[in-house]
Amino acid sequence: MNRAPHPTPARLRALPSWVINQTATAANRLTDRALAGTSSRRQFAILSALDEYGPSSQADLGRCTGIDRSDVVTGVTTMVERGFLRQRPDAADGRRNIVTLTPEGKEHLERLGALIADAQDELLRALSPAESKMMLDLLRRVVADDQDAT
Amino acid sequence: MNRAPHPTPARLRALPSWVINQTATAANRLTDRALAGTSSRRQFAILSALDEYGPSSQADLGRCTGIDRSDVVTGVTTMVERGFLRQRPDAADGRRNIVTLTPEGKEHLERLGALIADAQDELLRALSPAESKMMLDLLRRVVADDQDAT
DNA sequence: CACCAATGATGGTGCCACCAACAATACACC
DNA sequence: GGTGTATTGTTGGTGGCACCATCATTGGTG
Repeated sequence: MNRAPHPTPARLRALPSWVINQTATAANRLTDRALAGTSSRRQFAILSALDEYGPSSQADLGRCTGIDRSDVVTGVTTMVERGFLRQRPDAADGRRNIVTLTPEGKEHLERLGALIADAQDELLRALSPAESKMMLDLLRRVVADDQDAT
Repeated sequence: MNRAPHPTPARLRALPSWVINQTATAANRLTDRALAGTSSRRQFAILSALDEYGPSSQADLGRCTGIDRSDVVTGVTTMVERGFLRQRPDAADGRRNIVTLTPEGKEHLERLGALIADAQDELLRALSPAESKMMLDLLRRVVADDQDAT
C-alpha cells in the first residue's frame, strides 16, 4: 500500500522562519547526539568564550555569547563542580566573579570541539564548501541586522 | 568609559549550528511577538496543513508538519475549544479522529498568516529578495538531506 | 485466531530563551 | 560626602519546543 504521505504544507515551506527552525532542529539533534553525556551546547559556548578571552566575569560571558546572566550561573557552577572552571572574586570589583578555564576545562573544550565538528560535517553534507560559506554569510548578516535592530 | 564588549567568540561564529541557532532564535522572537495573544507557531502549522490538505487524521497532520503525535493532540484540542477546528471519528477507521478546519479557523489562519508575514519581512530586512531566496534554497537542501539521512 | 502495526491520548523529560526580583557593590553627580 | 543609579551574581519561575514511553483501542495480515 504505502500511500505517499503528504509533504510539508506549502505555507510552511515558503516561510523563512519555518525553514530556519527546521534547520536549527536538525542541527540541534545532530550536535546534541554528538555531545550526549559530555556537556550542553551552552556550556560549550561558555568554554569557547573563556578560551578566547581568558578569565572573565559572568556578565561578560553572558554578553558575548548571548546567554542570559542567570543561565550563565548554572552552566558555570556545574562546570566548576566538574573541575573545568574556577571562580574567584574580583579584587578590583566586589560584585564580579572572575571565571577561569582550568587545564582540564581546556582539554574538555577540545574534546567537545571535535565532537561538534563531526556533527557540522554531517549537517552540511548536502552542500559544497562554497555553498556552506554562502549560506552562513547570509545567515550572519540576518543575525547581525537583528542585533542592530534591538 | 564604555569599553567595547567582547564580540561573539570565533569558535562560535565559525560554527554552522551556532549561526543557525542564533538565526532561529531571532526568527522566533519576531514571530512570537507578532503572534502574541493569538496562537502558537505549532498551531499555525496545524492550521496550514488542514487548509492545504483538507480534513485529516491527527497522525497525518503530525507527519506532514514534523510535529509529534502527542503534541498534535494538545494543539488540536485547544483549537477545537476555540472553535477553529472540529473533530469527528472516522467512519471507515475507528482509530482515527478526522480534524476539520471551520470557517472561523480559516479566518484565524489568514489573520495569523498576515502577522507572520510581517515578521518575515522584518527578519530578512538585511537581504535582497534574491539573497533571501538563495539562503532559503540552501537551508531547504540541508533540511531535505537531513530527513533523507533519518 | 493470533500477531503485528497504527492511532489517539496521557504523562513526563530536557534544553533553551526569557523575565522578575533581590542584596551587595560600584559609580556619577550635586 | 551622601544620594541615586547601574551593574553583578543569584534565585526562582515561565513557556515553548522536541522527544520519549506507554497504554487501550482498532485495523489489517498471516
